[in-house]
Amino acid sequence: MKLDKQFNPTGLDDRWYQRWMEKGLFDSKPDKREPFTIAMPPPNVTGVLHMGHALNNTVQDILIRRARMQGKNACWVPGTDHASISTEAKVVAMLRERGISKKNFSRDEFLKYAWEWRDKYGDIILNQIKKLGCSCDWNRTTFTMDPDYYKSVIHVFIDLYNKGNIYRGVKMIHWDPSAKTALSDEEVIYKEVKSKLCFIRYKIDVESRFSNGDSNNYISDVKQNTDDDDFCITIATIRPETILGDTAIAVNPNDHRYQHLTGAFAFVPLINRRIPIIMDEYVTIEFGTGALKVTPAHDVNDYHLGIKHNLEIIDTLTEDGSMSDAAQLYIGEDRFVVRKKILKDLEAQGHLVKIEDYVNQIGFSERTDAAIEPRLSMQWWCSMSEMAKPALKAVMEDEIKFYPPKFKNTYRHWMENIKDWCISRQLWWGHRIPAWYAPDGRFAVAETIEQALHMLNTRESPLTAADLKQDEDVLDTWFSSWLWPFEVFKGLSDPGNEDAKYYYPTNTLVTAPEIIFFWVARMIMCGYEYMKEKPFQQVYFTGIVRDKMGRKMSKSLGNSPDLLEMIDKYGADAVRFGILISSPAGNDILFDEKLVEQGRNFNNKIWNVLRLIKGWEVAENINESRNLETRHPFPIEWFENKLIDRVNEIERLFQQFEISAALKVLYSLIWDDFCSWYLEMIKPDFGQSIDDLSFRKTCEFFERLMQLLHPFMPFITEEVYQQLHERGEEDFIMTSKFTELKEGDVRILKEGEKTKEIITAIRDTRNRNSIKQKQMLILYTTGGTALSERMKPTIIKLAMLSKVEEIKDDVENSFSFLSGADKFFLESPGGSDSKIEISRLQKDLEYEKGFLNAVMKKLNNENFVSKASPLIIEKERSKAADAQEKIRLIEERLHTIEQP
RNA sequence: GGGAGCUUAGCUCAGCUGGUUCAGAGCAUCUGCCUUACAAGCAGAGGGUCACUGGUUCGAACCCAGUAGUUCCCA
Repeated sequence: MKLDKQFNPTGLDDRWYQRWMEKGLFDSKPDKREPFTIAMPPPNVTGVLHMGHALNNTVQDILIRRARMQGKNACWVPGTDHASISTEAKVVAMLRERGISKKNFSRDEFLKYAWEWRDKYGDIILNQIKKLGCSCDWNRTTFTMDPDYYKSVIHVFIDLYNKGNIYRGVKMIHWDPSAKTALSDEEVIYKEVKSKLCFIRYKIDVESRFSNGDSNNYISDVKQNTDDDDFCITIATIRPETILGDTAIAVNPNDHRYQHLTGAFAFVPLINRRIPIIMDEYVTIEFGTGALKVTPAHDVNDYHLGIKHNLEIIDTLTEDGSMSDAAQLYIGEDRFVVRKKILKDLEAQGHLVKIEDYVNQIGFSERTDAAIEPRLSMQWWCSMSEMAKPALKAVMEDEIKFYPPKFKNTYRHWMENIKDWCISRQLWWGHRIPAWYAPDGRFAVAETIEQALHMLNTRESPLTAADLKQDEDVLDTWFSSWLWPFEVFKGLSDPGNEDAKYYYPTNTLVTAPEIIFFWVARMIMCGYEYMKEKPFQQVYFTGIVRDKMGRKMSKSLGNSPDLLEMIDKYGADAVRFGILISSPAGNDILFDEKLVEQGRNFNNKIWNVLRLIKGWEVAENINESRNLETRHPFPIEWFENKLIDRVNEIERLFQQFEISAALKVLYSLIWDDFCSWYLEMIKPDFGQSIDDLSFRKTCEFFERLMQLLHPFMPFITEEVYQQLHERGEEDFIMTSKFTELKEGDVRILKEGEKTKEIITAIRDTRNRNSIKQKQMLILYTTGGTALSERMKPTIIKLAMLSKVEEIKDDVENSFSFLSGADKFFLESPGGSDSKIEISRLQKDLEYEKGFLNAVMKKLNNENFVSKASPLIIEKERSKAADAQEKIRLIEERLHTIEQP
């Protein structure tokens, strides 16, 4: 079959993926082999493939494929999470498009639509992951709302409740007015926003001050220290609409400006509510006017002040962020509209002093991007401090290893200051909280309504099931995903089953540092709590994917390239290459489509090796004398050792999770060492056939290289593997095993480097002197050099020499060069220009002298000789000797040329 | 406000336990090649005060302190 000159990935990816699937090569069952397990971080069921997924899953696939080829039982479990907030938002949007409002539905009806949505769109992301070539065991695909999984989540909730770790309480939470639900601390993203700092004047209740005595000086004090004769106090706020919920003004007791106001009262503008002026050191004297309005219902700090000073709490907002009845004014209008309106009204009534520009941080919902409202509400909480202890220890003591380790710090900091976790969400899509309420307000947490009834039913207040109402809320999605590493094997729903025993703990978690708290920390806690064992051995944190301008790739910026389009255009292998080559461990990756092009070019290079090898005619008659040789020809022996050396390096890099660096090594091994050097060394001349040994060895090397590359670029390597030889039905590179390599020989590697150096020097000499690369020349060398007999044929071939000749004296009319301390002369066909050579030699001489000088300085330094290690001193001595020899040779040469 | 990191070639980054395997790679640039595997290619070359200032040391890109710039995390 004739192969195209250029590699074309079209159709190839799907064809091999199909074959692998048909043969069940991704599947894993427990057996006697060592397991290697990864639980895929489940993407949102609403998700579409973006660069983050691509990076993450490519890394996992590399680890899995490599483990499989190392003979381990590789198992990669895929799946999706139900993503409460975003899925519910999508379903609501879908219904709205059909002209239906969520309000018109019962919970059950809504859930029916939600499941419909998930069945229709839920697999999109998984199918996209398949396009990348990921070798997951798809039979094990798990969803966080699968029946067993659901059961386990509920079980964990009940168990933690019974242990006293879960409780119900009113606290200030982050409220998403768009999704109308509570959020955890981790789901809030703080952004810098340009705001207006408004200075607003509150009237002081003069009467109240009189009643507190000390009245003589009061009025004059007020006149001196407040804004005007109306006895006012001015506060600064960026949220003027919340003044309707003010229940105090606070000032710092150390603030001399306000000390006279101890015990006084003020009136909230527009509604004239009378509120106390309180003293608290919390207030920053320097900020604004030093007077702070206190709105306990709408600010966390104010809330705490409110508790401390026993203030009234007036909630002026509704769940959708509009003004409530309690606000008295603007009822039903959105808070941002009111912010503008109230300023006008305040101004009209003379309360507005001034407005300044101000930049501050505001929280936004991670899912809906709505501005978060701090809100007091009754929620379910999970107390974390106890569970955090073993989880912290495990990471600090490297029971679970973090790569890169710098994330240990971040982790420790969070774990040591861990706060209780708000786990309830005011949504329908998710795991419904298993709490039942009796009409009298008592409640029970139980698996079923029957159990709850049993717990609540008493002689004093007899109840039936119809009297009980289940909690309307569902659990935070992360409350289900923290079970992921064991529950994908039904470790909790079917305790002690074969899979869980065999695969748990999993080996490696590959994830983004952004979710170290959301997910990684919680999985570790949950693993120890329920499996009494860590969930994974190592965590590898990938970088954040950025565009080439350094901006984080995001949907809102629209700077994420269309991956599927790119896979279509360049092939999955090239995309995988492009993503990986630019992602050093733990650092951010700056993605550029150019890198995918580089990957495509690499594919093409490999493809052309295949074309070259397949185009060779192999000499039938094996040279008998070769069998007697104990050593193979130089190129073969050199590359064999190069391969061993590089494989060891790749192994070392993998152990450090330096996957990108490993790919670079492999790229260079294939392109530079194998293609540019080795193949050129053994390539037969045009029209000639290749000897049998070289052919066999070359095929063997190529196959090994393809094996090494397979985890990174699965498709082209499988294609090449299959084309290189006839293969059996069950023979795939994917399931082939890496073969053990014997000890390497360092000496031959040095000879290889020497060979390259001499060849490059000759090519460079030709270039500099405008001699065609193809013109055959003689190379002269003085005897006793490092140039061994075995290297000669290779040098003659690649440097286009007619022969290498040993000489004693310098050669007239030639170009000389040094390689190490060896002197070479290249025949000059048109005579040589001694001026050019002299100036070059003088430059070299200068450099060598400077170098020798630096070394001698060290050696003449008594401190160096007495304090440095003998090994270092010995090294310096040999450097000096080396340089001296070079200087001698150069001077000798100069002497020869300069003589007329 | 608290914490962590980063700053090395035009760009993106390596550089381990301080010493010539120490200043490196890829891309980009320049020069010469359409040489029957590959122009998505081949052969070569140039390019850096290792952010700045001090300190430790016989010796610093590397260790320490400070300064500047920058990014991320937390509140």
